[in-house]
Parts: sequence; C-alpha cells; structure tokens
Amino acid sequence: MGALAAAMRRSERDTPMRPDPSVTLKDVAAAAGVHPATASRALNPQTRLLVSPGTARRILAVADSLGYRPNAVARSLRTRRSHTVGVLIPDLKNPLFPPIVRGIEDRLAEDGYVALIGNTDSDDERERLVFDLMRARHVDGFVMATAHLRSRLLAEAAAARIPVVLVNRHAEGYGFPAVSVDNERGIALAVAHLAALGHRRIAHIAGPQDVSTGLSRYRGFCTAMAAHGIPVDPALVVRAFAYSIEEGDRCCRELLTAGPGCTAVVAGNDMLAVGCYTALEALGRECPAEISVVGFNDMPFIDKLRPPLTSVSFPHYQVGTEAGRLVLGQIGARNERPEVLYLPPELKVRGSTAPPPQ
Amino acid sequence: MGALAAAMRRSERDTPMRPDPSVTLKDVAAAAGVHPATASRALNPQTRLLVSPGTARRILAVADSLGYRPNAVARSLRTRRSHTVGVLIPDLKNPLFPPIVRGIEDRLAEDGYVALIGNTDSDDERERLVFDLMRARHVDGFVMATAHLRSRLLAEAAAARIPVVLVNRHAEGYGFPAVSVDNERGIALAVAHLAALGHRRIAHIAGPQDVSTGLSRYRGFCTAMAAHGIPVDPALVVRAFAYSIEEGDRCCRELLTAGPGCTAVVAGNDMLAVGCYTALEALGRECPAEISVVGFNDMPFIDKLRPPLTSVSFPHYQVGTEAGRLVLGQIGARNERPEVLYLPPELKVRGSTAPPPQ
DNA sequence: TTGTAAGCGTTATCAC
DNA sequence: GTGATAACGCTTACAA
Repeated sequence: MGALAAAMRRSERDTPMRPDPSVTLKDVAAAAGVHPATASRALNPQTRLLVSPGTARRILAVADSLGYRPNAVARSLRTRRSHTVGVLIPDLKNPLFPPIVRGIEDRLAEDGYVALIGNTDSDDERERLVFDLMRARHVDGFVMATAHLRSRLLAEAAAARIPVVLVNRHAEGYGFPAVSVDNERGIALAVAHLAALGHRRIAHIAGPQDVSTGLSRYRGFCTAMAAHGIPVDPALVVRAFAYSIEEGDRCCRELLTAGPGCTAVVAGNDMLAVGCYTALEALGRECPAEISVVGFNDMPFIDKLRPPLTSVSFPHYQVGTEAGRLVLGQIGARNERPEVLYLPPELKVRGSTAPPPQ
Repeated sequence: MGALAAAMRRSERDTPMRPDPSVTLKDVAAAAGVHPATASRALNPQTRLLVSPGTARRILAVADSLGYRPNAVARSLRTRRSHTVGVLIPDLKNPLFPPIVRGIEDRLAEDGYVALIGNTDSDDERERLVFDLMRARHVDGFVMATAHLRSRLLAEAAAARIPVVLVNRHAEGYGFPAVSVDNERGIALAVAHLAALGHRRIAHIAGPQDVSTGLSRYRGFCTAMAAHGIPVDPALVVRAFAYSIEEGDRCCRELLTAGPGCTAVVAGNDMLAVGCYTALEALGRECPAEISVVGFNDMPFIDKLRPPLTSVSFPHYQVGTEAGRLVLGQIGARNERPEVLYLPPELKVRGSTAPPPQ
C-alpha cells in the first residue's frame, strides 16, 4: 500500500529506484499482477526458470522500480539460513587480525553472507558467551581463530554438525577444515637466516603451548636447529604464557639476565618480538648489533619499527579469503571433504638481524 | 519433539543444560503445560509480570532445563527489531578503528545488540553497497565513521528516520548525534607544544578537506598559530587527498623540497605523520634533530616507532562505547535529543619533537 | 507455468 | 492470568 503510493508519487521514468525496505514481496506481486509465489520464484535466480520469461521480466522490472529489497530476516526464518557466519578472534586490536577479518568478510560478501565478529580476549568464559550468543542468532557456521588445542566448544560444534573452519589454529580429532601458515617451515626460514649470519647461540621465546601455533613453532625451532647441527640449549628456550608485548618483555629479560647468553632470539610471534625490543632498550642492549631478533606474522606496521623487524610473513588477507571460502563450502555441502590449507611463509629480512658480535 | 526426546535422554538432575537452539517456545510451553503465548510472556522480562509468579517460575525452570534459546530471527521478524547495528568504517586495517569498533561492540553487547562491520575503503560506491546490504538486513541503526561532510546516504537515513550516530565525523544539518575528539583543541595542544619548543616555521599537512576532521584540524591549526602570534605561511600548508602513508610521504617531500623550509610539521593524522618519517628518511633529514613531527590520533603501536611519535591522543575505546550508547538511545527513543560529544584530547609528547636546530 | 496453502518461531491483540 | 488467533515476509511442496 505505502509502496504503491510511493511508486505513484514518482514519475514513471524516474529510474532506478532507491531501495525501499518497506516494499514487500506482496507489493511487487500485486503491482505485477501475479501471485506472491510467482514473484518469489521470479526474483530468486535459483527458481527463475520455473516462470515464463515474459512474466519474469515484468516482475523484475516492477520490483526494481519499486525499490524492492527482500527481507533477509523473513527469508532466514523460512529457509533456516541466516546467511551469517560467526568469527571468533582473540582481539580485533591485535593488528594481525584486521586483515584476516577483512579477507573473511570480503569472501563472505561475494556469496551474500556477513560476518559477526566476536572478541574472546582469549578467555574461555567470554568465548563461551560469544559462542552461545551467536548460536542464538543462528549463524550458519563459524570461523575460529581462537580455539585452544582442545576445546569444549569445538566438541559441541562438531556434535551439532555446525560448520567450523579453524584459522591459524589446529585442533585434534574433529576433522575441521583449517587454514594457516606452515609454522614449521616459517621457523625453519628464520633459523636458517640466523645460522647463515653466523649465529649459534639462538634462543627461542615460545608462545603458549596449549595453542597450536605455540606448539608447532616450538617444534619447528627444535627441528630446524637440529637440521643446522646446532644443539638446542634448554636454557635458551623460554615459554611465554600469552602472545603479548609484556610477556615478550619478561621472557627476553629472563634470557638476557638469567640465561647463559645468546646472540639471537626467535620470537614466537611479533608481539613477543616487540616485547624483546622493550627489554633490550631497558637493558641497554643494541639490536641488531648485539642481539638479533626475528618475529613471526609480519604484522602491519611492524616494518615501521626501529629497527624494522625481520619477520616470517604470510598472506593474512588470503588466509581470510580462504577461510571464508572453506566455511561457505561446508555450509553449502556439509559433507564436503574438509580441506586443510597451509599457506607458504616467507621471511622478510629487515634491520633487526645482523651477524653476531665478535 | 526432538527437544523433548533430548530432555528425556538427560538425567533429571543434570544442570545447567547447554543451549539447544532446536528447542522452540512451543516445546517449552508443552513441557510446562501452558500455552506458547504464556511461555512467551513468562520468558520476556518485559511482560513477565503479566503471568502468575508460580507458572512463571515453572516456565523459566523448564526453559532452562531444556536449554531453550529464543530464536532471534523469528523474534526479529515479529518485532521488526533486528537487534543489529551497522558500523561503517573506511577500513578495519587502519589501526585507529579496531579499538573504536571494540568499544561499539562491547557497549552494544550489553543490550543484546551485535554490530555488522562494513568497510567502505572510503569509496562512495562501496559505501552505498554496504549501506544497502545492511538496510536489507534491517539493521536498527548505524554508526558511521566514514561519512563525508555531505552525503546522500545521510540524507536518506534521515528521511527514513533511521538512527545514525556519527563517529569522528560531523555532517551539517541532519541533527545526528555524534562523538568525536575536540579537533581544534587537539591541534592547539600540538601547536602550543611546538611553539614552546621554539618553533616558528611550523608546517601543516592537512587531511582531506571534504571530511570534517580534515577541515576542523586545518581550521584549528590556523587559529592556534594566530593565538601564538605566528602567521600561517600558505606555502607551509599542504593538503593530502587521503589519510594515507603515501600521501604523507608525498606532502612531506613537497614541503621539504619545494617549500621555503620549516622546522616542524603538524600532520593531519598519524598515517600522514608516518608518511613524513618515510620522506624524511628518504631525504636524509633527521627527526627530531632537524624536523619535529606531530601526529594525531595516537594510534596503537605509534609509540613503538623510532622515534616514538608525539601525537594528539584521545580515548578511542571510549569513543566506541559512547557511540554505542548514543545509537542505542536513538533506537530506544527516536525522539531523544541528539547529543553531540567532544572528547578531550591529550598531547602525548614523545621522541619526535625537539627544539629547532640553531 | 502459475496459484494455493502451509509454516518457519515469535509476539501482539484480542477474548475468556 | 491465560488461551486462542493472527500476523511478521518469505519459500516451497503440492495442486491445478
């Protein structure tokens, strides 16, 4: 009614019409002189062939001129598809995630999906809260960049057969698709670089060991050191309890004050590496002249630090688009074989690494 | 049915039940021996008083034990409230926005709302696309950090009486609530600091002038200079066409090569300031020894640059929470007087500013 | 090819 | 205080 009135207020030629959410399918059908069901079929590309080309064209024209926009909520209720995906990340403020999230969003948008972002602050309780909230909103699937190696959430999602794609994380036994960087290979690049510069006393600040990146990078460190014939000195491996600047600071201080001394540090990620910068400055040690530092992730802006951080890089945005693709695949065909992607890392050599002092 | 079966599978004591979205209001009503309408009333805090305390308690208990979660989609269809707010930002990858977005999300979550993030890349066409998409999803309101001074979108939103809150931006004539930093005052702090250090030849790299921040910071610059009795040399004001590192680089080069020379630069924002760093390094000029640089926004990680950037700071997260509060207020009561908030800026003095060379 | 009718899960408006 | 009923806007068997 209001729609027809609105249409009448406009001149006949005046196109294209601005979207008007108050126009309903019924309005379009009435204006086109067909039944709502027919209008629905014509408007839906999937079922358009079921209606005669002529009427289809007419319906489309009318819909366009009225500024018709299908009501996504009503459609969701009926089809039981919310066209919505929940994205769980630790914290949007960590610069690693924005590019990944944008990748996810952009890929989802191609299929008319939107992302609901949830920050867990790496807190199990918050994670549970956000997860339940999103389930109440009937998200069609999840992208999780936050899961621990073992997680009740994942078990639940698996039991409920909800599509889940893991990002930057792996979890045992659920057979979820995943996309991440090849951590072992990334660390190997870092160690090889340092070894080539002449370093032998190489330390590692390991990330949290209940998270797959922390574990696999630590393993990769050991393997790579062995491959270069350098024994891993247990006193040169410190474990951080979080991927934070503070923890990097703490661990680096520990290495420099309590340890047997080292000439290079392979940090579990860039945040830990930035923490190293803090510690080095506080202790009056020069980087890279006295100590080389390598990070992991190649976060945005990390190349603007002084010295610019040498870091293991991988295509963040592409991680996002691939994750989006995978979750859409799972939503479309639940039985699709879960793909597990390892994107290739690349070492960005910058100013934080140099040969060891004499 | 499935719900009842699921309930029966569980032992009676087994609480609290995990949320089970397949349980519907009808299931709860049946299990409690009441009509769905009664169950609805009991479950809704707003209408709970309409039902006798005894039955209400029973219904709540049953709902809890079945793991009932109201279907947000169905509720939205009926109440015409999606409990969803669209958030339009230029680009999530700009470090300024994540803390703001988190502030918005956290405040919205308190009222059971979620945010749909849309990146416009400062592109009008993309902005339109995202805006329409969100309207199709029937968002209850918008938070826009992206609007130009004049914008068709804003006119449309105003006409459709859709709640809009502007962040970091102002627009003329629509009477939208807004929250931003006091830009004039912020720039005044920067200029005062430089003047106190002894600078007289102070340049300004102005942001885009079709965006309110660009304009008001430029105006603030002129006012502040006048207040210190320093005439503004037009040759020392360069205009950037975007808030990007590249533009900062370009403008700074222009100042240093073509201009009459300066000892300090007030950049329109931190991205432009970072661009200055690039230009200074390329031209072999020392900061702060030869040229001081001041930024605006105090973005995360900007204190980790070398030299750490002196920048005008404001509480990003709080901007978000206030914006969330304002948009919720508009949604709840459309006629609420639109509040316009100016958060106080603070100058963070760091290593990028020093007295001018002799 | 098109129309009919039912229903997705909720809530608002009536009666009782 | 509670129950019946309709409706939100759309899709989809099924019937014609």
